[in-house]
Amino acid sequence: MSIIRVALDKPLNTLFDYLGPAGVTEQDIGCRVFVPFGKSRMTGVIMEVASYSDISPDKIKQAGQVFRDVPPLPPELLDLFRFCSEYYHHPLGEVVMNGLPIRLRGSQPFFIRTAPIVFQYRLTTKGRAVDISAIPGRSIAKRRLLVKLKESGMIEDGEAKQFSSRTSEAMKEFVGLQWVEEIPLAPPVVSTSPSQETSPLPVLTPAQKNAIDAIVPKMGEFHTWLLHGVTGSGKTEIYLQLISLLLRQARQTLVLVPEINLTPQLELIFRARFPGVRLVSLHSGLNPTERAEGWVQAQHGEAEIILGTRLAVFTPLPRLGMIIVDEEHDLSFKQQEGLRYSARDVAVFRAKRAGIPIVLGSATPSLETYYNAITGRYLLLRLPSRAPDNASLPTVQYIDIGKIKTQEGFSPPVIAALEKGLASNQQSLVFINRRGYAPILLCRACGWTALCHRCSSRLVVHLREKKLRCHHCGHQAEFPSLCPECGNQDIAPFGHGTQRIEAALTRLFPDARIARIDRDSTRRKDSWQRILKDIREQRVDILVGTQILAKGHDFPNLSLVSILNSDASLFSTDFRASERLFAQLMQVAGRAGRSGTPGEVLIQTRFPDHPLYRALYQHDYDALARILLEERKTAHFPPFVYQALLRAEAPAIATTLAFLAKAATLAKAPHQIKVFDPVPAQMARLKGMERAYLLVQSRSRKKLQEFLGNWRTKLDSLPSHKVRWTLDIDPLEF
DNA sequence: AGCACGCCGACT
DNA sequence: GTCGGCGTGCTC
Repeated sequence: MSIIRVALDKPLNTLFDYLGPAGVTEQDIGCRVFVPFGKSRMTGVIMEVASYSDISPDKIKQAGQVFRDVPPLPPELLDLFRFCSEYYHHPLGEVVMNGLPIRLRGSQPFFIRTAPIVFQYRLTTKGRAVDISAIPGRSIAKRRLLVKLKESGMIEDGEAKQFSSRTSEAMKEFVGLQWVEEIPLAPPVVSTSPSQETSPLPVLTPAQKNAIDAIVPKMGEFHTWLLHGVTGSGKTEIYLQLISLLLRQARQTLVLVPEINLTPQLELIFRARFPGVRLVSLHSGLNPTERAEGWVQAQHGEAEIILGTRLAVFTPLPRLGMIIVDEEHDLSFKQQEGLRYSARDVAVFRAKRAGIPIVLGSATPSLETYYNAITGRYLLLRLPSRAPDNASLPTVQYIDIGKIKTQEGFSPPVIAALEKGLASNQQSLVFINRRGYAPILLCRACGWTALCHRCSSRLVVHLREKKLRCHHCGHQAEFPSLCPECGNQDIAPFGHGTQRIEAALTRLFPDARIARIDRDSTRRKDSWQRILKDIREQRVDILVGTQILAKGHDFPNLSLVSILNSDASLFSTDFRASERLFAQLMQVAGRAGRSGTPGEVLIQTRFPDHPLYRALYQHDYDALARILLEERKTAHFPPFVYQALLRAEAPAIATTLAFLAKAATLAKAPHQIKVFDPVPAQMARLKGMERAYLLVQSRSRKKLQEFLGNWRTKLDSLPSHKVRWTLDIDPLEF
């Protein structure tokens, strides 16, 4: 009699032992299994098969059906899950189930829809024991179905459907009651022709050639490569050539991209370059079935290129030869709820275990990655100039809005540059990282501002809808006509958002074709693709938008980028704000002047001499990185220390802080560990919850991990009524 | 996380 | 007497 240990999607730090169904062997490790749990039933994954259990025999229940519809998760993937569970101090069951496509988490078996799925229905032992009188006499269809099943023991889908129009409904009910087993007949897998490359290869720049020459001899080994190259320096071409090499060796490549609508674009490039190659793209735009299909194709080794967002790092890949993380600095690689993993870091671990190279690409690497590269942990490859024709980098100019007056957010030089662009039929981009009409609704008499009652944030004015909206919780409020505080009528929007800038541009340039691009204008499906098409086909003169514009898209006819106001991030309390602002501005600036025409970047600021702006002026990431690293070193911030947060939230801040204070007393920290005092989170109130955290840091990752392990067991036993808490390892947001 | 059990207050 | 509040404990 064998015991199976099952991972279940429960916030409990343990596996659950069950009596394995007859015939369960070690071969079934990694298979999904349907088991009773408490009063309900659920699907889990068999992590171990054993001959004994420490649980008292009377407690152990019998496991249900083992799903063998898809191959079991390979041991490497189970190892990856175990690593994540340990490193992120998160229950293994949740990690495992989080890694599966939603379609495979349920109690239904799954097959690729290459052909219509044919089901067989077989009466179970339980079903055979059911007496016909258990079904009410009026349910004729059900009665007849049961009789038929008892006669033949098994019927096929088609046959059952002919039987009566109510059959499929009745059958579902029988399956639910476990009288009947639903057995899908696997359709044959369609195989495609072997892959081959056709398009002629572009000429490489010397830097591209150097990079490829460096990586290729080490393709069979684990190395973390940082490919540091400005926008347009040709990182994609390097990815393509490396992938092409792996295709010839019949190995798979996993390409991770940020969570934006960028996947289709890269997919097009890959498909154009490798026609006939089986590429699977795994992103949030897919429905559960499509996602599971792609996942299964990857697992079978049929897909050769797997292109996906952070979740794709958990795809089973039997012939994995390389991992690429594009735009590795992007925040969307870190999941900000539940299992707070960094897909980039998990990918590095995965590559290490698999003994394969991983390439991190960025124009503005995260300081963590950059530090690893300059200290030799990672191998650094630079792509200094722009490909293809060495197009010159855009010129950057600053407009000191402390000295020059602006009207409606625009300084005269920016207006002049926009005019020039219109006159010469060139496109311009106006960047303002704030959607809505105005960020503040202000009473000029008493200073009252509209606040969200569920979050510690201001309500943003959305003029078109005549609403006030909270950008953090989605709460909407009506536009007051009087100040609720003092009754004055003199309340007005203050500050600028994309809608207001769009309105101002319409007044300034009545004949210009203006497109606003932000989350509000691209919310509807396909609207972003439509706007992109308009831009490409020259039906837009001026683009106004938020950071959506900054990411990855080429606008061939864009020559001017204006950045209206980004000073706020210069003096943020968040120690990563400068790094992010620089990355963002580099990206936006990089939109200007591709393919031949030199671009122009105008930045309105009160601090033109700030080191960040000076580095941007010289396109010198390294200069700024050195300054920021120096600051981080003296202030004992990452990457010179490792951090973890104990995050807690409760309806009342006192509850939250009391919990954290209690947690702090449990932290008998060794001397290499520093435990800070509990502090309210930056967004102290969010969706009606009061949030705070406790920061723990150490210069030794190992020591920090040891400490966290001990601490967590103590935290688990702490009574935590009303308080929800989680550990956030390597936090990015505070 | 759910969900049941269980022990004290205000109601038909 | 009972309905129901949520504090505590368990889930293989």
